[in-house]
Amino acid sequence: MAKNFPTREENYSQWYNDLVIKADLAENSAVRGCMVIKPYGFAIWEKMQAALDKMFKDTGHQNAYFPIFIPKSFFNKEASHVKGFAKECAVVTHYRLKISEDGKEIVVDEDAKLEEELIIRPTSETIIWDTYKKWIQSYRDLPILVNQWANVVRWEMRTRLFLRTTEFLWQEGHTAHATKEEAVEETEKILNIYTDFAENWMAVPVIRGTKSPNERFAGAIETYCIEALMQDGKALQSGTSHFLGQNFAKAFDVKFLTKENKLEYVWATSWGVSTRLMGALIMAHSDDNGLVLPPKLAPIQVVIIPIYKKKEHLELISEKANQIKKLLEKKGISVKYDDRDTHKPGWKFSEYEFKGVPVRLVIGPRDLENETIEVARRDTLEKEVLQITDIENKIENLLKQIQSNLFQKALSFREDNTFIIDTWDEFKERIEKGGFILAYWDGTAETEQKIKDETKATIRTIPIENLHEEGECIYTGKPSKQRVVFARAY
RNA sequence: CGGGAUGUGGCGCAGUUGGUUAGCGUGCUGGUCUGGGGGACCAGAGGCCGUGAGUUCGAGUCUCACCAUCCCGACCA
Repeated sequence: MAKNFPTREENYSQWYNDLVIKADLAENSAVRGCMVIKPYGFAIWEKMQAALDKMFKDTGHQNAYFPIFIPKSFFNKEASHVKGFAKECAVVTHYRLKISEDGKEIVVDEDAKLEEELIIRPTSETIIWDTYKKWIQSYRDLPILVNQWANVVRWEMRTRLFLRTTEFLWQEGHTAHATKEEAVEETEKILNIYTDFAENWMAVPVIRGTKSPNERFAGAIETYCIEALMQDGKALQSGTSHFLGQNFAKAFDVKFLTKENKLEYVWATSWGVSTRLMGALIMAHSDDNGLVLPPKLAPIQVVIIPIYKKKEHLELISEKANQIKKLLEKKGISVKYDDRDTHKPGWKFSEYEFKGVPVRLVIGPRDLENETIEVARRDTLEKEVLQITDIENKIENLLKQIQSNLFQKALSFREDNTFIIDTWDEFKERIEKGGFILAYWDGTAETEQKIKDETKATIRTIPIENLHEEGECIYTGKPSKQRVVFARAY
């Protein structure tokens, strides 16, 4: 275990913060609320990007790029959209600096005031729909299936590394369709991609559903989401896919001629996942010994560490290690052979364990004699000595096992922490201990707000699957069509 | 923006009722012995004590102001 590293039990939020910093994923920057993503952390993000990007492209989407600045007036055009974002926008008002009169400082040149202020994008619907207006005239121009990888800025009051930062990285898809059905289908298709990614790449089980009106995206008709449960019993919204109806088409006057030569507004969707996924990944699997990464997203999947006393030993071991490295790499496994003489083996063990490398291989003089190798897995911390024959297949299988074990572990954690609750007293008691609560809700915003005020719990999602039997609202006793998922959230 | 706290070598901290040359852990540099779970010893380098005023013979220490950061709330992917 790392020195002075808190356990989850002692202080979960400090455990998380320390983990991010000590595992070299990211650190706070000189700019309040903004983080520096360090190479190791960014490597994980790049693997996420690569996997998602392929999924988007495989379903017909293309990448494009729109400006970081949005004219202020664009935000006026969609009423609920501006309401949702106005309070957290960074605004550019000037375009030039100058030397102050006493020559000591650099100050804003008041003469360089912008005619119209520019907003640093908190999301890009407005600039994109202003652009789509030019792209769309006919049903033949539809659909438009565009995604952009970008940074956005939301001036949040309180920030936490990856979970909520002032600037964050994300992808935002913005699609335009001729019919409502097609747009809804797109929204759901993306939700399925997000689910697939969360569960099969991140090994994080998620609940798919829609948001209550209170939690809906500003400007959306319907917001679909995936919700994950973290180890401290809090929920984390991990991705959203919005059906925007014709709201933005109307706001930006985007119409097209149908086959029947009728002028109609375009139907829209938007969807995104952000670097917040890093937070979900970290919190879902890691333990008191540090980070635990699912093999599919680990920048280093296998580390090989030599143990030797003399230089001659190292040469022999290196030869063997490099052979194994090549065999594994042929299987597409990323391997690091750490033969640095500047750190001791024990130090390296701790280091890679803390950084969540799924598999560690150790070769020493003993192994050379016996044709063996020590294999340690990060998820269970188990070690065993294996015959070196066929090592590449053994490791390949082990990585698959680790991937599915992590998912299973997270899934049973979620199951153990999901509760069907039917009385208000039980609800209040349970919410203190965390977890997902499945309870009936009368469907009104007032009730949701009251529950939030009294317990800090929100409706995380109205699940798509199951739970469609009727009952009585946990708070008001009024009729309810189905159970929804309550939790305290990040 | 409300409540609480903290600013001292890179990082984490100590520094008594004000008193001489500001310490400790870790990290860093060099060396010797080491090496199957964060090694031992030796020798080094590294400080405008957050900023600015004040009190005093004397301020890391007391007073005031400012700045910054962190934690807890309200806001949020």
